[in-house]
Amino acid sequence: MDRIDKKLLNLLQRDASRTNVELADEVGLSPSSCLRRMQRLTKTGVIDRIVAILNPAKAGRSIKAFVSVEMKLHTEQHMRRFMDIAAAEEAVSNVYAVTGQTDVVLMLRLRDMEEFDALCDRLFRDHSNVARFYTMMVIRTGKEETAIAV
Amino acid sequence: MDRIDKKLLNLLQRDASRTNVELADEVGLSPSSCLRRMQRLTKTGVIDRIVAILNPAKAGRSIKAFVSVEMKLHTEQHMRRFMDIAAAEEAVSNVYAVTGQTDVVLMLRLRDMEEFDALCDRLFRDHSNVARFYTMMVIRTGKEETAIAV
DNA sequence: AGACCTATGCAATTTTATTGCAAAGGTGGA
DNA sequence: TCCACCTTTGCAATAAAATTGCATAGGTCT
Repeated sequence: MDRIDKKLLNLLQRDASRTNVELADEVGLSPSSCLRRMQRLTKTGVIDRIVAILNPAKAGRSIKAFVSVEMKLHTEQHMRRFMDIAAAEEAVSNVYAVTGQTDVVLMLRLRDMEEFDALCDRLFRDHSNVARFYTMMVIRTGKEETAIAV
Repeated sequence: MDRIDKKLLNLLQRDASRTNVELADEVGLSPSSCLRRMQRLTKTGVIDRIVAILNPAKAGRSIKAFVSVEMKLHTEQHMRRFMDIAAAEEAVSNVYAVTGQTDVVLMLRLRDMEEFDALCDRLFRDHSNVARFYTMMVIRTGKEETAIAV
């Protein structure tokens, strides 16, 4: 993992649709060398996958929110059960077990507030193991990276 | 945005490295039609970009955390200033202004706890506008999608 | 029914990725 | 220092994939 690998990874994390010749040119290698590096980074798993990132608004899910959840029972079994149920929801994009005042953090991508209301019913109000939940609607986004600085 | 578009978007959000012929086959269209749909979805901005997703552990940033920050002063100017400073940090991958008990949520991707300590010094302890901050270290991830359900 | 617009599939063409191979660069040991 | 070994590189040929033109099919509105 030298300087060129890092440069390549940073380029690919911004835009993986560019041609190999362009990338090669930018990192200062021949196309074949550049391609082989990309293949190696993929084979060794540094590059996990190549994906399309959609525009949330145009894809119909422009409302973002975090919900921080405090559970009643904290056993492995109960935690896992709640996380699985949450993960099965379309509007739930991320689920994390966390340390601190609450136990689970959910990241939501919502179509509208009706969807949020219905989701709350299913996940929090009907769910006997939730003690309390705190909703944080996202007002503004200052930085939103899929990229990892290498 | 018909059923085929949605299918195509879901496929591309999982794996955008597949060939057009494969995708065409899967959605039940000819390669040229499939490609034209992808071009249209890109041109209209539904597809924002194509990126490489790295394996956080192999890229050297395996520790994830949320920090929920309560500000002292909530004017537009002060909020924006703090968010900009946070966004400039390599370890800060996402910055959100939110409603609720706190004002800003940061998502961190850390190399190690030393990096976290140094970051706290710069962002929270040295920063006069931070009233209080709550750290939530991610223990376990139950779902982590870059995808948006369409 | 007819005009019009868009989406489709095929096949030709262009562009891009991939591979073989010889040479260059780097590393560790005698 | 020199040599054997392994990896990376660049070039050029080859293979694969994307892209385009065009005629046709499907839908919609009048």
